[in-house]
Amino acid sequence: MMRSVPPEISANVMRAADLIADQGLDGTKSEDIASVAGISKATLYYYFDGKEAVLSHIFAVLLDALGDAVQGAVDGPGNAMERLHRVVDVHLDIVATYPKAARALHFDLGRAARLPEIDEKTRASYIDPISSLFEDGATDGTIRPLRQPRLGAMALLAATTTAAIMATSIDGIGDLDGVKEMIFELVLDGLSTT
Amino acid sequence: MMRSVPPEISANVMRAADLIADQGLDGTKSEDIASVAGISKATLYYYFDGKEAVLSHIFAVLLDALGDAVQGAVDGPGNAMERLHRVVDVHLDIVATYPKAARALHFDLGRAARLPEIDEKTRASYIDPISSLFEDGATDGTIRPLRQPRLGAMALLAATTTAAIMATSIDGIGDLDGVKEMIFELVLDGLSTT
Amino acid sequence: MMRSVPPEISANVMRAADLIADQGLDGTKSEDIASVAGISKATLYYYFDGKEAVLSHIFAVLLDALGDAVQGAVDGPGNAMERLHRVVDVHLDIVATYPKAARALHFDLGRAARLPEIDEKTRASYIDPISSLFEDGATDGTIRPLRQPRLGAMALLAATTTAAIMATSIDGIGDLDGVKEMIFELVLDGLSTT
Amino acid sequence: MMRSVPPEISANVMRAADLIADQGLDGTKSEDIASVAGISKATLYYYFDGKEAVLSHIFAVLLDALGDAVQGAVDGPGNAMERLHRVVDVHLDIVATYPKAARALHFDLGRAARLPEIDEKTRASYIDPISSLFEDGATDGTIRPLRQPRLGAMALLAATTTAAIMATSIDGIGDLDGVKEMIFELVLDGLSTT
DNA sequence: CATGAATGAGCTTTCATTCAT
DNA sequence: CATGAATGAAAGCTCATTCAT
Repeated sequence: MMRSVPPEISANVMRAADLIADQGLDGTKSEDIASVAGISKATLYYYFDGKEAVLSHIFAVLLDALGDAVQGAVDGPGNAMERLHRVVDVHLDIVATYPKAARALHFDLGRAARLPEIDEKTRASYIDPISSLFEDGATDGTIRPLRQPRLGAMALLAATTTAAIMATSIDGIGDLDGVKEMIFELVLDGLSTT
Repeated sequence: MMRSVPPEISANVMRAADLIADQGLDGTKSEDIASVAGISKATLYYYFDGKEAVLSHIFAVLLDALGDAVQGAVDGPGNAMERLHRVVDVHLDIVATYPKAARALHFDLGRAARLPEIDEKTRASYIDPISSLFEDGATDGTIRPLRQPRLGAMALLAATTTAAIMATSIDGIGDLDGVKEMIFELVLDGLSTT
Repeated sequence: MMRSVPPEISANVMRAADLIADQGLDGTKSEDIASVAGISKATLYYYFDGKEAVLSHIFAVLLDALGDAVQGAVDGPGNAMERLHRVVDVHLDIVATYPKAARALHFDLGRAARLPEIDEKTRASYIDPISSLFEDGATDGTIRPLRQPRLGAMALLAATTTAAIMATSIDGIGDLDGVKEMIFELVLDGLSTT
Repeated sequence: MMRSVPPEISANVMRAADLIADQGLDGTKSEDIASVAGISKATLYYYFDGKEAVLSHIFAVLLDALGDAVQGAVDGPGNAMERLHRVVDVHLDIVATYPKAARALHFDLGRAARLPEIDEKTRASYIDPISSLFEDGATDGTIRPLRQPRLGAMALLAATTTAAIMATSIDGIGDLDGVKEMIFELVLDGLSTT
């Protein structure tokens, strides 16, 4: 059974995210994960049920932060479109705060989908609230009604995350303002000039 | 050294895509890949340099088809926005034609990024031509100028692929028309009502 | 990286020498080596970098013992010829002490030559000191001067080892006295200047 | 069943000896053997029963030549010691004629011992006639009587071969005259009763 | 005669994982 | 709590070998 993870261990273990993002979980030995976390392999197993549980923990930390941020944005004042803007805003902030974990997740969506806890958290932290927000926007007239709001939420998640990840890995961290504008242009404002 | 793959073997090997998409490449035994391809494990290794080379081949087939389709759409008549619509159109067609390979790629972006040939093909088949198309649109005035067209191309690729994959796995194939409308609404037409 | 081998494991592993001498290293499964050593295959790999490292270790133990013995004989009292006699003496003792390892080495000289550590130890433990001894003998007049003392040392090593190995495998251990006489007759008396 | 090997194939296959001497038979792929022989892998199997049969053939050619040469030397005129000198002479000639095969044999004595045909040929071509020659020498008084003439023959074989091989690999071919003198000094003069 | 294509049969090696201390 | 030592369980990969052509 997995013990509750001490904050220090949890923080140390987040450092493994980059390793995993670069080599894949299967390409990363549990010894290497333990090593970057500054603990022994056996200690890793003392706190986690296995390699995959470590990754699940990393993803959970990320998605919990994302969920909190999105919730705050969605619950804030303003019409739906204004709140959607704020969602993209905080989403990018989260990627900037947890760049390694975000990369790890982005680059191994299949694994994430296979982890029930993560699958659920993705839904709860982003897909569900954004779907609702889309519907709110259809109601208050600030967002064009989408026939498939959940699919829209997924596409928005993908577009934003992809742009954020690629921007940080290509141009270096810090240029997320450019990404924000790009997402606004591409998605929110619409590309159409008409 | 990798031998040239006979067409029949190539086609058979594509059937392994689903297996790999579901379990990950590392979770899939080379024996299972050989099995669904109807050949022996040793024969698999006779034609491919390893498990990963099989996946690379699957991705390459997909991306070659995508590249051809995108090229056709981009080279066709019409203004940039009209051609961009057609790009999304053929993109979805390709996902519908190679649903398994598309899922495998979508769910293991990290692996794809680590395969030089695939990384290159992604660029050449989609990122490069769509970036150019964005710039063409800025010139002919049919697409809002993007400050980072390459990032925009990546985001569009991600949004479209994600939506298509999710649509086909959730609702079953056939509903890609709905995805098309969604992408048009979400991205191309813009969500903004102003 | 190879861990330092515990004495007990080291001793147990020496028992694999016969197996390897009879079947060749490639004809011997690592599982069999582990088995005669009384450890699991994985434990074998925990301490050794591979099958060949086990053989290298076996050879190293033998050559270290030979080196010590030869050193003792060479450093002892007496003129060069007397000390050469003692060298052959202790050499045969070593073969009698490690008959399996000696056979394994004798029957796979190619492998031994390909193992850098072993190649070096052969030189250091026998070729070098005996070459020097030959030269000492030329100086003190008790050994006929050899134009190529190193080659002579190699030939003496080969003759002695071959005779010892063949004697023990044909006639059974215990008849090394006969070998000693034979080597004295065949080689040493020939070298004698008296 | 092994077909009779055409002279050309036989000659070509001798070229594999060096490969095998350097890497060991197990370290040499049958494809590599076929390659240096200028034939296809399947053709190799058309003429030989397997990799080991190729090596057996190489050794057989060498030992047949050695046997003929030794026979000629032993059957020639002169007393036993004179004929023994000639044996060493022709022995070195054979090593000079088949340096690769000689190295391959020298470096894989275990394999040679495991090949019944080769074991037998070693006896017949060298051990037996030289043992007899030692006894002839004891009779005609030109060679010091050996208590174990067979062991002596083996030791002489080992000493001569080792010196010849090492001389050719270290100093380059051509210096076998030096080896000859060395062997004469080291061994034969010692045996001489004069 | 000669060989390209295909594979059966293993074996080495690797780790994730466990547990006594 | 923490870990060094040990291993069970796999699986990727290799190659000698076969055979239809």
